[in-house]
Amino acid sequence: MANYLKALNPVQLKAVKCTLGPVMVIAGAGSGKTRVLTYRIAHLMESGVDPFNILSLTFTNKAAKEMKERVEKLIHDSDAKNLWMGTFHSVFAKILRIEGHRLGFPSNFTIYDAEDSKKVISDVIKELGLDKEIYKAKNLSSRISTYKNNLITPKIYSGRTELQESDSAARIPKLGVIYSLYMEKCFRSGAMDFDDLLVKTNELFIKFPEILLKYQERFKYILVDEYQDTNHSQYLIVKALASRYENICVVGDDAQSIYAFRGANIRNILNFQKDYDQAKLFKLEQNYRSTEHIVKAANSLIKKNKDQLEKNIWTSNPQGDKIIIHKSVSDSDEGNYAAKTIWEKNIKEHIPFDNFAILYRTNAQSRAFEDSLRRKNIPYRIFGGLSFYQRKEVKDIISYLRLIANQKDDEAFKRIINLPARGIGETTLARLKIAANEHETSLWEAAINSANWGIKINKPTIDKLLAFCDLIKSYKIISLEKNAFELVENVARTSGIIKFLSDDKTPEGVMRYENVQELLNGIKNFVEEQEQIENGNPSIEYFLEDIALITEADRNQKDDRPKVNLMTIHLAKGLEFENVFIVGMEENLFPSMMSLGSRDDLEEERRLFYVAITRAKKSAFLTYSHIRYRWGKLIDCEPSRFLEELDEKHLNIDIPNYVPNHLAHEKMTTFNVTSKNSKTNSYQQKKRQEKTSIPNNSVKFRRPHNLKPIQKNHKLDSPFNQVNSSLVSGNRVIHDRFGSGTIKEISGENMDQKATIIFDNVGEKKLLLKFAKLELIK
DNA sequence: GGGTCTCGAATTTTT
DNA sequence: TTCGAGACCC
Repeated sequence: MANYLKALNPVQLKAVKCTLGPVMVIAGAGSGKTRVLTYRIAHLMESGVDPFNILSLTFTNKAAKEMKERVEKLIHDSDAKNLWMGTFHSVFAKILRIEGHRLGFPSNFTIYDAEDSKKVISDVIKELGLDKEIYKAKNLSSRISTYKNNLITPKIYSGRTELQESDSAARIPKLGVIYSLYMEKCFRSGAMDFDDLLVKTNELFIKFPEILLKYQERFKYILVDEYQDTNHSQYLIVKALASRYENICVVGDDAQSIYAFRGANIRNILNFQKDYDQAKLFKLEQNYRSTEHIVKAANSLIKKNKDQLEKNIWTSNPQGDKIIIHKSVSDSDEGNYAAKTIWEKNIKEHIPFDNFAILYRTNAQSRAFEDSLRRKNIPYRIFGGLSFYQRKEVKDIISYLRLIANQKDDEAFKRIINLPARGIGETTLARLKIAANEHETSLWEAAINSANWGIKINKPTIDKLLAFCDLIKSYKIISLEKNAFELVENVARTSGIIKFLSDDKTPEGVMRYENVQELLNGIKNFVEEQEQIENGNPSIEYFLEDIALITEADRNQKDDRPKVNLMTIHLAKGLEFENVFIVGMEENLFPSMMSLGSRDDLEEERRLFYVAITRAKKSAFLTYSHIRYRWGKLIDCEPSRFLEELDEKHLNIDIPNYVPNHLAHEKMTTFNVTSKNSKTNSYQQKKRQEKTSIPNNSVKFRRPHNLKPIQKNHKLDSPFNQVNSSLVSGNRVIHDRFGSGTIKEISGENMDQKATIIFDNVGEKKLLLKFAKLELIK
């Protein structure tokens, strides 16, 4: 047996050595899935398979890159460079660049991101004269995406009355028309959206069997990671490619399927054995990642799901600490709890900051944690949210590059035609659009021909349009001989866009300018990287492809300082951390309000929670809050049902005291605004203690649901309707952020009561009493 | 045609 | 609270 194979356990070894025929590996969380994949590839190569014939599809580019490096290390073979490894989208985008001309797409087609798609749809809605309040671009775009993922083209749609009826019932009977116009516009712009990369690949394989055969011969061995997250469209591509040799190995875990909302079909993994009746099944059930308490708690949760493959995840790791459940008063209190716990563990136990992760359901939750961490000077890194490449100023520059690469790219054209201002406004653009539609072509063509097509645009404006086109053409010429960085530097300098940005001296403007500088540096790095590798491609086209398909998880920040990791649970998939905070464990937040309607959705939320818990190696903290600031309003929260579903044996419930429901209001009030009139009670003291120490042994056990929420829809009962504190002007108060100060004036009533305070250090501030935690100094 | 201001909606997750 | 779209004024 080859030496490297000794590092595997018996099941892993079997899965690695079974190289011929269809194989499915069900890999529980932390069971060495990546290890099996990399060793399997290494083993294939050792057995004489040409890496050229291996295709490995992963979920993120980062996973692909890491896997490649690990394979190279295992077999010390630079041939590993010939492996095809990447996400579905990146691999098939590459193939479409080569073969797409058969479908009428240029090799330099643009990849539209979600924002571009939505804008195209908005345009279509406008052109059709439909009400955008009913036809919401976002809703339509996700519906169209669902159809695409199921390979329902506009043509198929027009033959499926049940789909049309369902859309009519949803008050959007024109969806079919919108869908087909949308496709047409993308086609005219030489653009594909994310879904098209898969749809068009399918189309290519169906229409051109000889092309399919070419790639079947090329990819004799296929591996698919995270198979539970594949959608129908991806499933068909894999099936088509594998149908000749059937050397297909899929790896996944049905319990970690969390992308159904994006079209992922859990049936793909559940039905694999039906698709391939010769399929061998291997189950990796030993968890090497987490402590026993964590593994067992996670098992107790996922048991509640109905639809799943049978498996028994176990570990021989130490028992470890119980999972801590913590209740906070408010979202900012929750932030403080996390920051404080992390800080203490760092100081007392010397646990580096990057061993911590704070995982949340929605991006909007990150704010409270950012604030708390910043206040404690704890370095953190935030993943997701608005990605770098989605920022306006960055996208503007990129739009120049896109238009240089593909002049038909209408979305890029619209973005930059008047940026910086060239005196080409809405009216001109609207006329160009009409002309482009009449001639069934792109805005660029319309602009080039603006003088000839009898468009109602006056001479000076036509000159401006032509000057713009000439500018882009001149860049195009530069791009043929220079690399991406030289080009973008030239563009930034001569287009006037840098001047436009640097003229803005507001803090936001400076930030924008810096982002553009960062983009330029990024392109420089890209070019240098490409020049170092054999067959590198430093062209602008390749750079654009690289960033179009980049995912949040892929952006690696070169920063040596250990930092706390903040991200959504979705982004955390595939990662692991010593200590994990799972925050916002509340009904309507996690599980999300949108998921309560159906059993399937709720099961997906439960799997999401399962993913979250199984990220933790050593300790997990689950927190929920009594009240939360959401949609600009304070709302009362109820602990998540998922907390009750965990086996209590593995929990350490850190809830200071049980507050009878009918007293809760009063206590909230006293906690929120402390004045000399408020009585100090035991609850308050408990809360104070909680703020200064972390209870390390279990407080008397209370199930979280004992803490009933403050009743909703009783506005008058809400403590925040009665901020009748006794504060008067002249009082000295302390604010936890601004320090001490003197009240100058109290204004407004009830909810809106405000205090104007002159703080000793930061000067005058006007604060809403319902938010400001003011403490009276006697 | 261009810039500024006000108002209203948004928050479930993302290749 | 924050962002974008549309109205309004120059």
